[in-house]
Amino acid sequence: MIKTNTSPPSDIGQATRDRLLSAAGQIFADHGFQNATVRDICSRAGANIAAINYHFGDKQGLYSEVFLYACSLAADNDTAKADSGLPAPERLRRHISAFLAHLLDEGRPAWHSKLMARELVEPTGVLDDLIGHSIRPHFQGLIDIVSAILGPTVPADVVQRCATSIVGQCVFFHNSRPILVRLDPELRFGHDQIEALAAHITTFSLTGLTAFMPAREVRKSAAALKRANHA
Amino acid sequence: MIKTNTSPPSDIGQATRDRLLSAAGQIFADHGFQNATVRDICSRAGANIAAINYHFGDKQGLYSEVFLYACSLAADNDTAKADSGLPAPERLRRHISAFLAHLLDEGRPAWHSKLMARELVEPTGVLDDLIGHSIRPHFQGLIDIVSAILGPTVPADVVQRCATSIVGQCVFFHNSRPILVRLDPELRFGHDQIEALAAHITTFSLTGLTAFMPAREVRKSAAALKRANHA
Amino acid sequence: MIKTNTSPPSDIGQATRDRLLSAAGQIFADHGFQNATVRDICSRAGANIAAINYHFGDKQGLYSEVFLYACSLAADNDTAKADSGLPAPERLRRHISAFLAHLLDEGRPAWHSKLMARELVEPTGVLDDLIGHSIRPHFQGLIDIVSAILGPTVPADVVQRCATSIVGQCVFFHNSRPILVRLDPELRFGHDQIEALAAHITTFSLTGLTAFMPAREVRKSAAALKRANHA
Amino acid sequence: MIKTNTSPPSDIGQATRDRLLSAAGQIFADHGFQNATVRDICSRAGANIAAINYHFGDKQGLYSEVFLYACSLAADNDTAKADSGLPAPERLRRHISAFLAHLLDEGRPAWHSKLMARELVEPTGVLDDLIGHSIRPHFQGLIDIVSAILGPTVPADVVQRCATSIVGQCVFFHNSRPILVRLDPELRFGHDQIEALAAHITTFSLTGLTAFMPAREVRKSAAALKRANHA
DNA sequence: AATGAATGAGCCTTCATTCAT
DNA sequence: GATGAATGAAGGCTCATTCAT
Repeated sequence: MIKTNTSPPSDIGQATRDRLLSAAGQIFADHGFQNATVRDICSRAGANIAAINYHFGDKQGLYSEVFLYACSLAADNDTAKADSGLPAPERLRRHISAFLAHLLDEGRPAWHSKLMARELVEPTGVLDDLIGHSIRPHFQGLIDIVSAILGPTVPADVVQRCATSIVGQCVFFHNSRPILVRLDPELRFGHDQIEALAAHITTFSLTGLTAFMPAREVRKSAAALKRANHA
Repeated sequence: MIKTNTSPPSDIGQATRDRLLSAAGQIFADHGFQNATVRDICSRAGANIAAINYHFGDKQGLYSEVFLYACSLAADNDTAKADSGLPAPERLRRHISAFLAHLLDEGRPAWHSKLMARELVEPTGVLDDLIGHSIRPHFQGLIDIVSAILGPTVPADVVQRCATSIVGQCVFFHNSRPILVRLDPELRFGHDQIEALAAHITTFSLTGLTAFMPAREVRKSAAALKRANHA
Repeated sequence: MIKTNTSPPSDIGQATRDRLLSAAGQIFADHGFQNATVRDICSRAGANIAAINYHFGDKQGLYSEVFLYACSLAADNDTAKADSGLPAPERLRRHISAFLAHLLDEGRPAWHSKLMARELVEPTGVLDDLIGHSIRPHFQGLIDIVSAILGPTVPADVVQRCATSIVGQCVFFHNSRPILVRLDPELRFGHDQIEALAAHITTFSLTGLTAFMPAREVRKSAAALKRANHA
Repeated sequence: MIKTNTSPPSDIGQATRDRLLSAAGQIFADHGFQNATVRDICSRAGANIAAINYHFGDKQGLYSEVFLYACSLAADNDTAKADSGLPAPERLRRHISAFLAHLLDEGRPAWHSKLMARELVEPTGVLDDLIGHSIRPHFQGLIDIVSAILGPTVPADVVQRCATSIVGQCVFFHNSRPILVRLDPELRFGHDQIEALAAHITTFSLTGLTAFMPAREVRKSAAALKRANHA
């Protein structure tokens, strides 16, 4: 941002801008890009109908800004991954737990992830930004962990597939939530359920990974797994 | 007149109807329900703008019919589940392979699965039909297999979570395909790649399942896993 | 009608034609010309969608036929005016009673008069036919009666105005029925109420007419009025 | 800027709004609610097709506003009913005269009454508003007058019927105008004709009312009638 | 800087009508 | 003689956008 904070009138402009971003986030997440109307967004934000065009050029400009804003929020959470000193299985457990919490935690403004899910189905062009900013580093982090677990002799494509298996288990609860809640109406994603889920996925995955390890690594992993289960 | 007397009066109406269904499938899949226009659908189907109203009542009626049509096609593939005599791990392998093929096979009209992905993000109400008709039985089939593998002493909720882990790995490639192809532009889903993927998921999962087995079952499973890997 | 009754196929055509006329009468009366749809009419008549164009050329042709059919029915009821031998006040009473019954009697297919009311507001061109066929003779009949009551010395324009006053009272209940039932929800137009109404209008009008009589006629009329009230 | 500061921001919006109301009044009156097209109305008002949606929500909203606007104009005329000090027969004369003028005066925008006539045949729901706002008070005013003329001993239902007879005479010229002008092409409703008509109806009705009076009131009325005729 | 009235393209839908059968 | 699938014009309405203020 270049402009100084000397100008009071731009402050209220900024306030309107922020309210628009927040309102747009929720409405885009709930209704999708096309279905969302600028009127709804403006009225929820308490702004004039022309405010969007004024601040963001057009509807698409607002959407891009909202999306990048969501990604920046998401990225902030991932900065707390400085647990590089821990053993790999524990790092995997934390990674899964944090990822699930990010995807499912009902306590957070839900529209971040809904927005992303929509973008997958109906790409508007900002997806590439997202991948570079957030997804690729996140996925690479998981690959590093898996690689550490499997050991250096396992080929890269096997590592990648295993990482995919792990991500898949996590993302599934997010992507297929509408189906899952219909299959099991009792299903909730509170903090405790997310933790239990993370424990399950961790156990399942650490065990699954042993199928791709050299024999020497298996023994180390079995010990780690026992420790994890006792925690 | 060339056509046979199978259904003389409705054959020509049926032809237009079918063209509309096919065109609508592609366009709904590409643009979503709201974004798709009946004009596009009709013009691609070579039909008049009013044909949709005549044959399906309205746009929503057309969509429902298209969606159920896609589901019925999907259901046909599941009829080949008469392998109840096989050992459970082999049944799991076949289940995963068939499911992946169903989700990813590029040889098939691609809009079936895109349509479903959209429905997850933006349910239009036909999702419930789909769940009852197709998803629930399919998921139950997987639960039966997993239960057979884990043995009768494992509680139902553990079985269900394990089944979820397996489904999640499969569905991920489907739901997140736009991201995956961006992460790895080389990625293709031809027949061979699907088979390799199925083998990976089967191995990963059979091994992961052992974490939840009573000790006695683990040995049986290890033997089965070896056999599977040699096949 | 020119065609003979030798052709069975035209008999069923005639049946369809009649069902169409009857269905159209009700639907045109209920919804008006524009609002009525040929689909509704055909489906109520159990006929094909193209039957109207086949039998009547187009929608307007059907309407004209329906309207004339209604008028011919209405005209039939007026044929019972062969009470020319009675004293004028009694003829007035019968005229009013018959007119009210024609307009209001709920026992009859209601659409005759509704159709006519619509034609007043939204003339489709058949109104002129109706006026010549039915209204003008009917009104002339009333003028003759009023003239007989007032005596030969009263000028024609006074006679006409008095006739108008009488017709106005009767027609009001027909034209303004939607308002009247809202003002007085108890209002019904069964046979007894119509008779009471006719008696009131007759008394009110016979008395009102005396204001326009030469003195000599007033006395005659007063006597007649007494007789009528005792009946 | 010339306009005063009475309502600067909405004045130009108000102008378009008023043009729409005026254009809609004429077109609704000429073609009915269904037949009238918003495109016609907008083009006659020199407004955009979306202006109706913007100002009135939808076509029905515009219609309601037009209708109530017409009624409010009508209601203004009724404010001149502060003649409560006059003798009842004179009040009746004024009531009839004002009512006829309201219904027939060609000097006024003609669509008020046409609109109302349409509403009777094809109620759109705003009729109830009209009845409460305008018709019921107006009719009650007439009932009060008639009751004052007939005296306190005459039962309410007789009073109501007599009032109906009077209203019916007036309304007839309004409702049946299309027929009346065809029966008598010379017919005009200028100011003088309306006055003559009012005089006729007043005389006819005051005389007719005597039929329902106790003898004592008749004499009073006869005197009043003479005075009225000499005026 | 910010407003809100006004725009016009485009949406889904309805309708009377036609034509090959 | 009668059908019903198909037509195309036109309807009301929604929407993002613009522009004078």
